[in-house]
Amino acid sequence: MTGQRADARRNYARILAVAEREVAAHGADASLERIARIAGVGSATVRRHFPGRRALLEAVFGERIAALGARAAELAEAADARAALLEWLAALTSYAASARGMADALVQDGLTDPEQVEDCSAKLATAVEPLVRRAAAAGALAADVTAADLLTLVTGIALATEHHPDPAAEARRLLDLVVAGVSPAR
Amino acid sequence: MTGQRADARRNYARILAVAEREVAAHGADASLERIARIAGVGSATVRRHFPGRRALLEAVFGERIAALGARAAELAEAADARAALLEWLAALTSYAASARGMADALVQDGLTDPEQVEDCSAKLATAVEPLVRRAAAAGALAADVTAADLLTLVTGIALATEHHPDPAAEARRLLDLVVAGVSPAR
DNA sequence: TACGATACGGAGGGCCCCACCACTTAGCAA
DNA sequence: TTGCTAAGTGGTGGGGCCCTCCGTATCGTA
Repeated sequence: MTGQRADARRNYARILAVAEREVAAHGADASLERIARIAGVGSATVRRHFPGRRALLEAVFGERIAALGARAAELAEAADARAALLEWLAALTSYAASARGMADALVQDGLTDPEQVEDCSAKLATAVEPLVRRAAAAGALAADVTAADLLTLVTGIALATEHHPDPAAEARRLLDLVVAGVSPAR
Repeated sequence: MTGQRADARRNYARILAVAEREVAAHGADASLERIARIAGVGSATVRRHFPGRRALLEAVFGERIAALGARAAELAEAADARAALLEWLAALTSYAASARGMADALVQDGLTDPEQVEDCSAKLATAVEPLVRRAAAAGALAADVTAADLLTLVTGIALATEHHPDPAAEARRLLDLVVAGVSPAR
């Protein structure tokens, strides 16, 4: 990062700022060309800084992912392990459902090789992992439920509710269903 | 349908056959142009028969959706209301997870106006509706769970598992989780 | 057989992604 | 301050896709 030239850093920042707006407006398949146009740079410059759409999405959502990671770290010390996990899941759901394109970003990088540490879903998985373990240890979670399972479920909910009139509300509703279990027998 | 010219019907059938293969191979965003090329017709002909990608997907998945509807009708008379519903959900999940593009087709037509009877998800919703009602009446389902909720969940699962190594297995696993509820307390 | 309606498909415009390449400029060293 | 050089830039062209228009071929019928 520091090794970059000043203009490169400036362009990076500008492109990223525009990309955030565009992705918010048009979802994961925002036009890279359009982003370049708005940012006032050539399209080649965009793809130099972000080779491929994935890279751009990861950059766009990077901060928020980091914030979710921090939240997880906080919650790892909460008294109630189950409540902590559920709160984090709710936070993730809320964000994934409202931030257009994030769910796509998550689902797309499922393929990437495990080396890819920049991977969004890998970061999130690492973040929840402790919460999941603690909840499982406390007997508040079925033993065979993994962090990846939970992320996949939340991602799926976000994807499926994306076209609803009020995605966030609907996603929240479904998350509650999933958590409570469909069956009323408890 | 009968009012169509013979060549029109022939082309329709050819296009649909090619479309099935292409969608299976490339998912919901298969190239319409490519389909036209393979079918040996002009691209305009494809969009004459199927105005928009949605229409084509609905045609592609129409038969299968009908089959699921029939299965629902059978299960509506099963002895165990809860088991019947779960079995149908499993069937839907299995198909949605293995048939590339179907989940997209379902999620996309959430927007369409209620008039649109050709709507895939509407058809499925109508099909499960009785199963859901019966299960709810038997106390085997939380009262506020709707047919649409269940469809959305299954769709989400299918979407989120699409890029996994074994989508069908993973989807099935997640469906079980959802059904059982994440929490072990029962 | 001849005619009218119906269906066809090619051409062209717009947008997009991607790769290449000649030019500019920032930053360093003399 | 002045040059030098590598890093960075953006324009351009190729390929694809989606979509619309419109002249033409074909079907079904009188």
